[in-house]
Amino acid sequence: MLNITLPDGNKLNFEKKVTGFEIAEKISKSLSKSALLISIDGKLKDLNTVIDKDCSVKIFTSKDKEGLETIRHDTAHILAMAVQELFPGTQVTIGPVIEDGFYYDFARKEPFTDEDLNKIENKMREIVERDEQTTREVWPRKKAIDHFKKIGEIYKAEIIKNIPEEEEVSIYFHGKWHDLCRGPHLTSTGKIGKYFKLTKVSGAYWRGDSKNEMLQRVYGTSWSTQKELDDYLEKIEEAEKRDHRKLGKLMNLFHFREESPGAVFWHEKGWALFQKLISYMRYKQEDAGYKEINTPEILDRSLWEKSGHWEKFGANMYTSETPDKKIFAIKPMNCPGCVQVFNQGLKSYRDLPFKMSEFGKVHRYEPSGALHGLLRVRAFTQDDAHIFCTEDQITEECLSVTNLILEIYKDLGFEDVILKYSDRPDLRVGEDGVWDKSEAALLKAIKASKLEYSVNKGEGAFYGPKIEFVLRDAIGRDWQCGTLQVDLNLPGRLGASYVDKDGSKKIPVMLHRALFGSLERFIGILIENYAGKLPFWISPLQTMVIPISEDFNEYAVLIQKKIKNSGITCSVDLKNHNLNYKIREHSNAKVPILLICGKKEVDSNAVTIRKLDSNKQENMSIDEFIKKYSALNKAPSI
RNA sequence: GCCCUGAUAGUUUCUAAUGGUUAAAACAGGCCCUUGGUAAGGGUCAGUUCCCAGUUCGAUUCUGGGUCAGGGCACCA
Repeated sequence: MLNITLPDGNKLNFEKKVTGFEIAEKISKSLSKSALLISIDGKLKDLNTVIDKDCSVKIFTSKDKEGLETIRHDTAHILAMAVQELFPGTQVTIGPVIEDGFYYDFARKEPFTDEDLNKIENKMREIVERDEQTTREVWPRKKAIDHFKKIGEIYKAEIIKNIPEEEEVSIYFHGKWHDLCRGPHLTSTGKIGKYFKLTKVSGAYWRGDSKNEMLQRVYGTSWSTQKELDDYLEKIEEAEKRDHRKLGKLMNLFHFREESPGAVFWHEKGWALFQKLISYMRYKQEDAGYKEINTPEILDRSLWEKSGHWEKFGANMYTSETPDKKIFAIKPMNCPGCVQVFNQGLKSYRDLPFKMSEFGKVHRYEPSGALHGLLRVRAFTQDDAHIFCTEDQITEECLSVTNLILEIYKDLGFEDVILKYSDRPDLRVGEDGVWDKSEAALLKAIKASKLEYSVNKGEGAFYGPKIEFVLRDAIGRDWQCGTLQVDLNLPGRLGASYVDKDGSKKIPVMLHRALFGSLERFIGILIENYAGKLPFWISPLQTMVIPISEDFNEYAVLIQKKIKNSGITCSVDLKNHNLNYKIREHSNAKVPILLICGKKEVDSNAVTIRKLDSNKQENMSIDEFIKKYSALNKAPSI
């Protein structure tokens, strides 16, 4: 007699043994049709696993996360199967499930073309149609290695060698085709349904290491219904529409060019946005007790050698040679310069915490393939700051930095923020006792912030642990922005000190922090988050006056002057076009407020307001408009 | 840096075309006429086919190299 416990606590009895499928059948006919997987005492298994012991089970369908992931995993297998049917001699490697889909890496000399992708997808549909049965076998390790070597699957053999001894080596068969896999899998190829699509091909390194050979990766997506697939494809399209590179061009904010790859040419409007963010930050930082400084962009090589950058960061640094053969480096970070400012004059413990901010433009020679619009550039402006404090002050200072970061993110419309905490790396400086202290202090601050956080073991900076602030945008994408690092190394290396209560000289702790991280990147994120429709207060061009015909140009200019004087940015469109045209043009350029004026408005000394994305009109006097919108012309928290 | 794909007016071009006189269209832009609520209409003006070699009588077109861009990988703010 077999006792099977269901998630709701009910028990089913079977004679001696039973499969997951039979359990589903007993529960209901519809469940037997939609069942994909089973968990036995919490472990996911194939639905046709034979159960011969009392246990508790749960049956999963495509509505469960586990079910959908297995569909994707099976789709990846079928992809590999299709590729090997079409292109014999191609080796399979790994094919995991990823967010929204899956990929499979292949080793093959000839590249896959887009046409091949179509062929492969058709073959996959054929395999689904064939509805081949899935079976699982456990092989002795040696047999598996020998087998895969024999059939020329070198990569698979290598994977098996790396499977821990205590784990089973399981082989899954879909019909005759087979693959090494941990499972679980669906009972047949027909179960994955038809809601999948191959999306792209690209290169990828074997085992993710750039020293290894390059494989060909085929990406795909797979869902349990047509609607889910359509929604996903729509989401991709939406993301493309929001692409800041496209919108940047459309809104005339900036451009890039060959002569300086990865460096932004800011146009008038883009630069206005940039400056608005800076003046907002200045206000917030001043309020939080920071003193703004500025340090040279080019510093002698010797300083970088002292700080350790020359050795640790040299591969990313631009250097320059003067006519008399001196070597200077263009700063990739602001910290060494900032320490020089701290070092001026004698500092007392009473001066701590000493907070200096700097909008420092840094240059880093990034690998060419890393460049991506504003999100990854070679020259960028950090909203950097360095806080010199005592060890006892670390937690409190970290907490105040975290609060400041959350406040400014909130002002800019990002409320969904997660933290990533990275602790000591293998390669590090400083004593373990000090690391214990700084990690504990940083962790204490994170916990006090009550934010969700994940841990990246060993990913800290060589001088100290760090937190990274990741924000989630309007369409669910994550972006890493701010960072906070505890540094117990650089101040000593660069000779920083303060006089303590007892008269002795001590080395201060230095906290590095950036709020947006990079102004350039943050602007890219802002554009994508708002699809270009920036909130009024941060919008680079807030209002546009449009006269209905030339007769009202004079009045339009008058209005523009008044509005500009009130501190709201305002432009006037006197071009030779009709009203329709101008409304459309400026709506496309995402100007939040259009002000229309014609005879009616001139007579009543008023304007007609049209807000972006609304065709409602509102009429008010100029003074009323200025009063109302001046109040909106600042960050929510100010 | 690595793999793949690509580069033609300001933009787009699976809406061009081509080993051969003035390289095309649409939209955008300038000027003029016209002007009433998300691209009215008309007239008119404007372009070194990314760079460097090579093949050729002749290259935007073919070949090689480079640069840059796009999608990934790796790296990362």
